[in-house]
Amino acid sequence: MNGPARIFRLERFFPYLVRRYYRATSGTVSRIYKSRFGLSVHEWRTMAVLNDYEPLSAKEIVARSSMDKVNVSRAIASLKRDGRLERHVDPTDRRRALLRLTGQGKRVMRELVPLVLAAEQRLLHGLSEAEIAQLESLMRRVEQNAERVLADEAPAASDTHEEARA
Amino acid sequence: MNGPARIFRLERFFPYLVRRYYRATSGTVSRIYKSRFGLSVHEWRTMAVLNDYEPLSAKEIVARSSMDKVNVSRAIASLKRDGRLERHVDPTDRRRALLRLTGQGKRVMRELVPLVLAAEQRLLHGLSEAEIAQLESLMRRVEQNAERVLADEAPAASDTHEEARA
DNA sequence: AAAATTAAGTTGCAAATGAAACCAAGTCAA
DNA sequence: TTGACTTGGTTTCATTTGCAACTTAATTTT
Repeated sequence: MNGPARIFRLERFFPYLVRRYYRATSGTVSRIYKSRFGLSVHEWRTMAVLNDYEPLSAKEIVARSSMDKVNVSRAIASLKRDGRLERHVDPTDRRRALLRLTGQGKRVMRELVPLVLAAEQRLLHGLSEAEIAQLESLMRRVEQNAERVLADEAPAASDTHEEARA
Repeated sequence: MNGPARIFRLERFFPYLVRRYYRATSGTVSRIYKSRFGLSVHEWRTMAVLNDYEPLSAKEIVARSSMDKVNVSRAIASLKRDGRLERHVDPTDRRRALLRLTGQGKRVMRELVPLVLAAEQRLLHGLSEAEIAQLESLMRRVEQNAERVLADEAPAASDTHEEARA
């Protein structure tokens, strides 16, 4: 952490530490769904959300996954093309799509879920339950600070919008 | 955290929490150097490293910033084009470039550093020194787990390589 | 001394992504 | 009833990024 002298050093800069942490952790998971099923991160997250709740609209997927609607739209299109997701127009509002996984999509998730859970376990290996709870709690507080900062300086900014920088 | 029943829920999946955390925190910093100077994250990090040590080779920048060499190469090219960095061939090894910030590059950093440090402070607002130390420590441990996992399964993988998935 | 290999960095190409514009459908005010 | 506005989602275009191949230079092996 940069001290009161406020000397800047990249290797002590908190957002940089977060980025390295994120890069390392995400790599352990993304390689699984990418190598096994050629899934992008947005496709994986879309399927993960639909695995829990169905049917959902694209907007609901956006809300439950913190992804940008453009990325959700593209993920839906490619998952549909690959036969992993089916799409029906909502008769009560024909702008809206009702989305659910196909049988094939569900089989993919049945195979992937144990693998990604095992990867998660390896990430957290050696940490006690208390430490994990502490880490998640501290991350949440920082995230809330960040959202407050982003909201203060850009009133129109959607909080589901994604950025990939630090 | 997913419990012993191993039910998968995206909103409880640790890599997903890390990704949201990362997105939020990085957004608060990247907008600063992007809006002020049109800098990409790779350009910013390249400048940040050169601000501390100079001259450096591209390879040394790669090592000190955890960026991929292709991205460093591109950042160097565009910073040079914008007059913020200068590049000299190392006479002892003409494959190698010796890189340093120009006067203009240093002025950019003089303006940016207080701003990004202030952003960092806002991210960590409300956390005690002990909590920040605890958060960084726990992040480091998880990152080490991740690197171990990545190293076990891909012996040829470079640990400086970047990925942006979860 | 010459060939093979390794190193430092760059470039090409395809895919992914971000920003903005667009379209069809639904709602609301006049 | 009609026009204006909002909503849900898609598409376009430009930029960024990842992967692999390439180039030049240095070192190592034969």
